[in-house]
Amino acid sequence: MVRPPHIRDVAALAGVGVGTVSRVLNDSAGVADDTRERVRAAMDDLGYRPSNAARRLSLGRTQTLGVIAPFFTHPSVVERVRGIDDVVGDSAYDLVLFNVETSGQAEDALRRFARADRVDGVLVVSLPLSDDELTALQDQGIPVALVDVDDERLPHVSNDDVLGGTLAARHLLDAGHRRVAFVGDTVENPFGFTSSARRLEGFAAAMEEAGAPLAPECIRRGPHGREVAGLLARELLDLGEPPTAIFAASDVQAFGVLDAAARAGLDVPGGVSVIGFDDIDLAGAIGLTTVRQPLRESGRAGARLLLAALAGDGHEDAPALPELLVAARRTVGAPP
Amino acid sequence: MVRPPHIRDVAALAGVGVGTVSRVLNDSAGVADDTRERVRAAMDDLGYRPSNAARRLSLGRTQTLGVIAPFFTHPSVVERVRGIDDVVGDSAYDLVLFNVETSGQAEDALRRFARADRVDGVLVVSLPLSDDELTALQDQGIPVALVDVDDERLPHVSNDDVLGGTLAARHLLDAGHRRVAFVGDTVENPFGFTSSARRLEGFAAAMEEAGAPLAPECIRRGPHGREVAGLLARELLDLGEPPTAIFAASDVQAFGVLDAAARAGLDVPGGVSVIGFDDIDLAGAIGLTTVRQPLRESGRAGARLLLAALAGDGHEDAPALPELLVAARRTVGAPP
DNA sequence: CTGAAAGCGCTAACAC
DNA sequence: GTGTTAGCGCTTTCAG
Repeated sequence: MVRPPHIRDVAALAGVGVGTVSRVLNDSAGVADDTRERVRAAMDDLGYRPSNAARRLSLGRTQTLGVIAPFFTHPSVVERVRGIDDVVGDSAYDLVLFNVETSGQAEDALRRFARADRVDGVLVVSLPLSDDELTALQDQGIPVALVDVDDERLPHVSNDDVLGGTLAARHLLDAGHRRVAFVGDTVENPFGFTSSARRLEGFAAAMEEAGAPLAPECIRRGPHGREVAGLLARELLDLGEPPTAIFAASDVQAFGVLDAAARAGLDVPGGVSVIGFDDIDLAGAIGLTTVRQPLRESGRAGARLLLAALAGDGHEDAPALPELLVAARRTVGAPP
Repeated sequence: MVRPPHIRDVAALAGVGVGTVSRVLNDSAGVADDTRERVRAAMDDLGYRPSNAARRLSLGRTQTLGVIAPFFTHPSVVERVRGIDDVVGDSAYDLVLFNVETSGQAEDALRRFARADRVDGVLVVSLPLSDDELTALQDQGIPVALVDVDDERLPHVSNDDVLGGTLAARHLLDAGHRRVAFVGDTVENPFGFTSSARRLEGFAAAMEEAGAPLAPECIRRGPHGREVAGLLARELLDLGEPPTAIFAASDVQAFGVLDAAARAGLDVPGGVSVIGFDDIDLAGAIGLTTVRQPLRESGRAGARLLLAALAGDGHEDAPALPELLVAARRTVGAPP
């Protein structure tokens, strides 16, 4: 709890100037080996740790990266952030998190970054950006990378969600389903399309192509979450002609659908089939059939993209991710 | 991407000195109302945002709080952090996250905080601290609060895990079980007891008291995780005289146990009963019987504790949390 | 009530 | 090679 040693204390003890100490600190060339040693020794003696507040001010860099994402409602996002942490953890950057559950709050978070000396770069995960938000970011000139956001204007990594939807449709079709339904997220952002919307797109197109187009009443959307998805599924199940299979835009929503089925006294997959999307850890635990996407790897890729931008390595292309596939487990069977 | 306006630009435009602008910025008293207005107008005009790097240096405060926790392997921790975010989000502090999966890494994270100007305070979640780590923290004089860590030496909020274990035992006993088993975490830290250990303590004591002491071979521990728990459960199920019920120290581990039971062809609760701990969101989704603890609220409480310490509000006592109770669902039944 | 000036602790350009 | 010094942008005495 004593006053921490400063650079000039080190300089004094080592009998050099602060400039030299700074050079040692930053591994700059042009310091004699023995001087360097002497300075190092002095730092150790004093237990010296540079103040990064001062360093920030003087460098104009913060050594921290901001992550804007809906952490708490989306386990898949946690997994993506885990990937981000994998690569950022090895760098010199800290991660500051801004939790955001709606696009509106995202603007707020973006504003907190309004000043470039708050973070050196921003990672936006699973949040479609409005044009305003996007231009605001660009105006600030702060490097950004998007994860699970399909926006061509910025470096981004995203899956082919349309394909994912197609895969889900094919899997259901193969099992013999013709009347299927979709449970996904509300389209809350007119500017960017959510992954949920793209999954529906591929799903609907594939069903249509197979001559079994999705009925309008079989498309249900609501705020992301297990409970809501359960409610939506219940509506579906209560239909005069209920679907024989339901595609949920995320595993969390699939869990809600499963719950609704159980409450409705329907066996899965005997009474109704269910397929999810993401393949989060718990999906395997309960045998949910789902479209697997490389969550953690997407975070890694996004982080690398941002780090590359920060290092000025030119515009690195979005790296290829492992491809999507259906993890067939126990919740899809033949129609009743 | 233009150079952001500085305090002196504002001062110039408003026709005042930088000192006055600073005063307006900080809502300090002693500025004439009209001057204040004029300065405000100038700030708006310029779209001025103070540099917090500079502010930090000059204030000696960082306005950020560090959170050290095993985020990615423990959904329960995510929920606690959510509580932290609830209260910190409303304050002026940012949250910087340090993911840590083992006690060893915790020391590392702590070291990153070695200098007080990195964060103003630290929240440690679900990680027992060694004496070294603890004294290191104290030496730095940086305020700390612990969540789900039972260490009397620091402000902390924790549940009565011993009681939780007791509740689990009683629930199983009430259902008629006499030969029960435990699956929990490795004791990796000889200095602090993990919640897992305390849960076992209460569990074992209650069983013993009921005249049905836990057999040594019925206590299995391993690194936290679903997979490992599944393996441990498998061992249990393969015992000559397998337990009729298993208490998992966390829901994640309970999922592993459930999985192992399914693989062993055992019905739950027909073939074996399972009870977990935490009551994370997904527990309800799959009907897991578990000991519910107030996760999110514990995070909130911890954050409040830290904020109070930061505000110098003296030593606030750990707030009372909602009590533990068994959420009885579908995984506990009579012994086979 | 307000302006001027001295730091906060470090980096980097510039001399020696 | 190494010391000196001028900032980085703000806060906060200290005068006036």
